[in-house]
Amino acid sequence: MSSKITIHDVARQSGVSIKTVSRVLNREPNVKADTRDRVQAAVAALHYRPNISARSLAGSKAYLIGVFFDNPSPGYITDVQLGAIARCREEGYHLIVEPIDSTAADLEAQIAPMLATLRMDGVILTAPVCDHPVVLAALEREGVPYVRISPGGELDRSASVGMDDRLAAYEMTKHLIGLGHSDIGFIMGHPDHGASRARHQGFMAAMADSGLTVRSERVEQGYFSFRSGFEAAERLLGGEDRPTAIFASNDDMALGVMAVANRLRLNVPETLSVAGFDDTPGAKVVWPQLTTVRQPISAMAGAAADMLLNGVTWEEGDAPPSKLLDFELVIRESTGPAAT
Amino acid sequence: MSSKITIHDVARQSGVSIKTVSRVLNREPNVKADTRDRVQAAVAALHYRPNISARSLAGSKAYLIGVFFDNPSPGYITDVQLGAIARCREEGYHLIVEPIDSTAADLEAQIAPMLATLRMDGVILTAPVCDHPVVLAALEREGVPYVRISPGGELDRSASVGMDDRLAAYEMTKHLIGLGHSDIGFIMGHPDHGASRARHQGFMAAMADSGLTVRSERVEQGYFSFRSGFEAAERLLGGEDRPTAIFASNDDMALGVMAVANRLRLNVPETLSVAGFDDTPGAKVVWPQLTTVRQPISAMAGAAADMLLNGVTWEEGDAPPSKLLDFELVIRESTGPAAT
DNA sequence: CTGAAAGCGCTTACAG
DNA sequence: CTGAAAGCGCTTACAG
Repeated sequence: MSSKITIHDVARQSGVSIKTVSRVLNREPNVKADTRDRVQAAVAALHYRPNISARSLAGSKAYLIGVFFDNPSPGYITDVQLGAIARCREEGYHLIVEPIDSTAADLEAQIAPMLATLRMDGVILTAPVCDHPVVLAALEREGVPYVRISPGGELDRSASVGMDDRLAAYEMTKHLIGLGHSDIGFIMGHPDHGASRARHQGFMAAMADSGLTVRSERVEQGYFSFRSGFEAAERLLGGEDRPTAIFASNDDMALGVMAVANRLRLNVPETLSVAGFDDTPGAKVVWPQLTTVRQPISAMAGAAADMLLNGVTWEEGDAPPSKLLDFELVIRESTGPAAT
Repeated sequence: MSSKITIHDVARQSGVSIKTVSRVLNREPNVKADTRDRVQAAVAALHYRPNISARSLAGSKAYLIGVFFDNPSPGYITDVQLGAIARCREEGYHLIVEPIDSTAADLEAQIAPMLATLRMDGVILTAPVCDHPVVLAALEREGVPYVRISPGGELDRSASVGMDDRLAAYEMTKHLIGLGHSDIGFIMGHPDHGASRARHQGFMAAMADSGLTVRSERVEQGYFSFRSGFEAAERLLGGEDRPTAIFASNDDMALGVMAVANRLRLNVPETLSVAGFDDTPGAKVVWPQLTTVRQPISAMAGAAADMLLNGVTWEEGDAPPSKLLDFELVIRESTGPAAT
């Protein structure tokens, strides 16, 4: 055990009061340069680090940011965490991760106590938790600021960060159409994720704008999992009458499509083009590599943390701050000219 | 903002002192059943939750467990987190995640301040951070207990959790030999990960025990990444003289092997058998699905958290507690009889 | 079985 | 520009 150095040790060593040490630590103004230097020298010499518990008990900050998630893909979770932490570290904040079972009956009883004990400075919410009314209500009741990543609705309820999912899906669909595809299958995402609807809309709009009709049997419901993509693809590709391209609402499902294509000996992209969404690590692992949309996940999480650290506030009646980041189409080998 | 309920409110409501409330909260003995009930009723009625900062400042626990990691696969990180959190929640602890750049020159300066401010009750270490001397030294100097998952050495230095990587690799190799393979390629894992050596040893031992020799050009260095597996496979499969099976030290690299096989039009498993290690989500995503070793990652992390929560201590001179969990061979479609 | 006092290590509000 | 006092909400050590 290292003997614990406190603010009193620093004060003694530098010949000032603990209040002045506190001022230097918190970069408050009105400290003589000379005094500041002496205190900083003592801090360095003693390897002093303020105790986070004492700070948060006495003050108004906890130096803790939370991330709530429910079961999205590991790659997504990890990217969110890395993006948020990078920003938090610059300000001396730490990240608490809380997996949430959003289907639990006693969700309220799970969240509220945790919020009350921890008293975090802010929470970052990912889908589908970011659209869960019970979670949002609990956060608001406890007065914990939160920022949502890619929320599905109620944009005026909180600050948020996202990307234009609709436009990205629109452009990917246009890419396929540009390759000569006119009969394109679409696999929708999980209905609880707001992005699913936006991506579906983008697909439909691009088709309509190109004068193409979408037969209802070309659109399948998926759930963002490999398995759901696999099953949807079996339905889309099972018969003789099949599309020349499939656009899946995320990479995991697109990988399921590739697996079915392999099974049925349909060459990708010669016989079937496949496009995904997210650019997860898996997209580069399949052969041929997947054409997809790169979502700036880390950057979105970093922006969310940024809002929280700077205090997200907005005027009554104004719209809450909302940041839209750029996406990028990543054209790889899984999409090609339509077979004639 | 909800008005904050404190221990004083509970004491007043139930007609006892705050000390007695504290006793009930901490499940200390020597409280009359009737008193306990009254206090618990007040806690429930007021929705009281103890403030974690006050608790940790006054007491000896922080109610915080840390997880340190450096850049392993997202699936691995997520499994570790979920396993640790499940156990922590039962005891009212929370998880702080800290990505560590173990190649950073100022590692010491990154870790030490964090340990001093946070004063966590324990830290879970994953490879390669679990074998980094600077990290271990910092932890020991700050007096923070830690448990390592699958450490590569110095087993007498701390408590640890793991599985028998050597035996698992041995059994997988025996599986291949049992299918008639005698010319087997092996791709080693990242040299900084302790498990890499154990897996390599298991492979070599199984070959030797079966009277098979391993030509040096059949063993390639990998780094646990898809790319390193891809490149190693290009070397192993590039010429006319190639092995009939490849055993990669993890799934990501095995996926790289599959991609090369696809490129070279080598059918798996008819022409080439491929085996991996870890059973990551990706193992079920490729076609054919990957034969691999299931590593109980969540369970290992849960066991590590368990040790920390119960206080890992051991007698001077004794070996620290060490727990070995069971693995499982998962035989899927990527391995088959050797071509004759 | 229960409680009054002290104190954990900081920040806040105030005074000068 | 600086400091003395009070207090954040708990647990510890002690007394009865």
